[in-house]
Amino acid sequence: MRRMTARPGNAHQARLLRLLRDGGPNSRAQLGDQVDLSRSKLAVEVDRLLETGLVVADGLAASRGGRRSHNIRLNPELRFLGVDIGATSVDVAVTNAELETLGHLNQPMDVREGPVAVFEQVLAMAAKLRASGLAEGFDGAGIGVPGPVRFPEGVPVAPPIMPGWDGFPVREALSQELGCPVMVDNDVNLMAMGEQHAGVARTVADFLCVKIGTGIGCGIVVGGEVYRGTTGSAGDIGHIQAVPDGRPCACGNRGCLEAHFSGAALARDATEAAQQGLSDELAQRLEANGGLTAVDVSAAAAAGDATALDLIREGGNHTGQVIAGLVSFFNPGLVVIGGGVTGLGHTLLAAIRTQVYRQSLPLATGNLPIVLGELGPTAGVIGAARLISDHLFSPA
Amino acid sequence: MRRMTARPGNAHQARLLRLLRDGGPNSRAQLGDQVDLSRSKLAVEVDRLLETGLVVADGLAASRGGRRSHNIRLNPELRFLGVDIGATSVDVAVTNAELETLGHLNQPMDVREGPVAVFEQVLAMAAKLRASGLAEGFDGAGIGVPGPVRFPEGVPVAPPIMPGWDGFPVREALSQELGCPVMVDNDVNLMAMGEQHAGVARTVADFLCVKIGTGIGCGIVVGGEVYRGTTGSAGDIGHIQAVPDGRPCACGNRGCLEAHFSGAALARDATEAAQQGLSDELAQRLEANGGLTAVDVSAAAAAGDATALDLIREGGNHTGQVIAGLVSFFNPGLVVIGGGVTGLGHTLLAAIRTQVYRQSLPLATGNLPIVLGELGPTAGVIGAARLISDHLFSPA
DNA sequence: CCTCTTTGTCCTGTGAGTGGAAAAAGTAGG
DNA sequence: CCTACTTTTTCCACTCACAGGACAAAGAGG
Repeated sequence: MRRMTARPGNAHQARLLRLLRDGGPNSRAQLGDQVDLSRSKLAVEVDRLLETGLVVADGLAASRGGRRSHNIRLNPELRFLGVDIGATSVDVAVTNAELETLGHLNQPMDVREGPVAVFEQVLAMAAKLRASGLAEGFDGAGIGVPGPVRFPEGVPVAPPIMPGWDGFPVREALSQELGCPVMVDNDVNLMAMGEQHAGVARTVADFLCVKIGTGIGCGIVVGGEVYRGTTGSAGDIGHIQAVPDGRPCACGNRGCLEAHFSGAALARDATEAAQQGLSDELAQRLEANGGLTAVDVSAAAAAGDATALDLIREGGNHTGQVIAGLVSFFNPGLVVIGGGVTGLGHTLLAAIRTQVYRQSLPLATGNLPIVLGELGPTAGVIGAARLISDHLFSPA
Repeated sequence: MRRMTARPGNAHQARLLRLLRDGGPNSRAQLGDQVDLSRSKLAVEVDRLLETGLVVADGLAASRGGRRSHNIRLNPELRFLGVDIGATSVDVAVTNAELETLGHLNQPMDVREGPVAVFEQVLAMAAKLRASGLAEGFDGAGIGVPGPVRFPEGVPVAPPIMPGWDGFPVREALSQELGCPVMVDNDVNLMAMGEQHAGVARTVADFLCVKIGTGIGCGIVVGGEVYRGTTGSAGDIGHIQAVPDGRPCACGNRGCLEAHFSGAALARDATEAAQQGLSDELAQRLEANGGLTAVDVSAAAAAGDATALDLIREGGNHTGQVIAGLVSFFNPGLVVIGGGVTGLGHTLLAAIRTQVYRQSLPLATGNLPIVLGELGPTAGVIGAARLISDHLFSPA
């Protein structure tokens, strides 16, 4: 099938497309209530959008006491691909133009295998989704990688945990393979966009989204827009010093947050504790699986294991301390905690909250919710779809 | 004299006013090169601006090989008042519409005397400037206060070091007294705007401006715009923990940056050192003046006093540590250091740089200048004038 | 069947804006 | 002084976006 390649011809059309994306099917009258355009102008722009095929008529709506309205909706055949490459796994999802997830695959995989191997995997997963009848092709794709990205070019730069990816033309390459427009961003930023689009951050203009996975990163949203920094490394909070003269970190410094708390650090600490015989629960799991991960700690904590709970609490304290500093600095309206370790749940959240509320000034914390992400593992792929749709639904 | 009250009637006019403000007198042709409007449209808008009196004709420019152009400039009789209220002194300056400082007064004063006393002082200083023939009246005023501000209303909120100012309608009151529009902001934000307009940050979109005075604050500029946070307290970095279980701070916590380094902390440390006989230089000054301030430490350091240098270095280390965290998080294109303690100069700067370059990742620090502010004590008042001119030079 | 309400289309007037032509005001060289 | 060429500015006709009223279409309710 031929894919849509049209783009909105002006800002009004872009505005309408986004309204339809975020609000679903709408009548001309309803759209008119939201955009401050005359009915005639609106009709013209809607007609042009209908011509491009980006939107289609969608039957009659129920009457509200007068003539029934003709609904308009985004073309239901449009498909976006959302890809979220983590350090240890890949998520791929298909959405429609309203960014509803139609299918979602997840596979373990090590980014360190390099871009070629990973892309092969991603393309195979995309093909599988296509084969299952969810899509005949893609109109756009968003992709998140676990490291800094030079955003305009869509190229990873100096990614610490992704050897072999530095300078690899992700955007260009994937665009070639898929035959559609592609945008690339940091995975944390995509998580933030996901929570903003469909999660807890829907109504907040300025917020932080802290993702604790294999590493730790932070998405920054300013005035509804993701802030990426001068070189694309904004939000890289994993190497902020949390403990003076603390543990050595892979980056060469000591006491980095990531060295003290992250999926990797937690697994290591738990293994150590198990070997020292501090926790039967963890020791059993270590024996059973031959190794421990954050998931084991989570399970042990859920079973009431004191050592596991302590590890989580201590990590939460360190994380909370760093976040407290960021809250003082940034004064966000919301802090979202997400990533692989959200399984640690409320123990972690409580520790973080305690630190932040104690350390930051009342004016900044007075009305500051600190919550877990709502979307879990789908935040990234939804954010990816949102990224590419924002790009496509803007004037050409 | 009747003051101008006109405002630009559309975005084009606002654009032109800002170009004339930032670039000085310009011909229609030169303006045309910068704004992407047709000659005719441009002529129309310029004519309208001439009608309002905001801009005036300014004679003929030199020929560039053809017909000489008629220069246009902002009305040279326009006057802005810039007020910078610090913890221990007040700066008041008069500028023209191009934000050139025409006169500048500085007086010691304690903000804790409350808004009424301070305003009396400010108005007296403004009157003095007016009496000296620099202005017949003011077309707008910007004012900076050393604490968080609810920006849209121009009202200080919960300012820690300004008892009696909480909720005082600064904007409203000053607007009444001066009979012109007024905008209020945090003094640190104004410093950032000052350095952005006329100082080191002219070409940078995203930067941080750290002001070390009686307290410590940080102006945040994102995409050329000051970021103020959800409740107006963004940049309040004085109470970020710099030393775990460090010194008690007035805020109730321990180890806050401000407790370890700021004008106040430095004065206290120096006094202590002098009393303990660690430094003859400082002891002499203590005896001579009956007390020590940051200025004394600065002078002692300049004279080579080891104790003073140590104090500065240690303070710089703490500050640098906090800034390193902010750099990792925010990934700015520039860090400006300013405020009262810039007299400490390169000793301080070196200590800060060392910490930041050591602790933050190369991608964030690779091309990151960390420099002293260029404008010194005038940054605040210039920023204040810039604030109100930005407001007045935007569509009504 | 009639009236009222809501939705959608048509049409015309207005004002913004573009771009070409011409006028105005120079310079440079013979 | 005259001519050729530049640059700046004004003038004018034409296009296009857009608003807003009139009107048609379609339904609800009595």
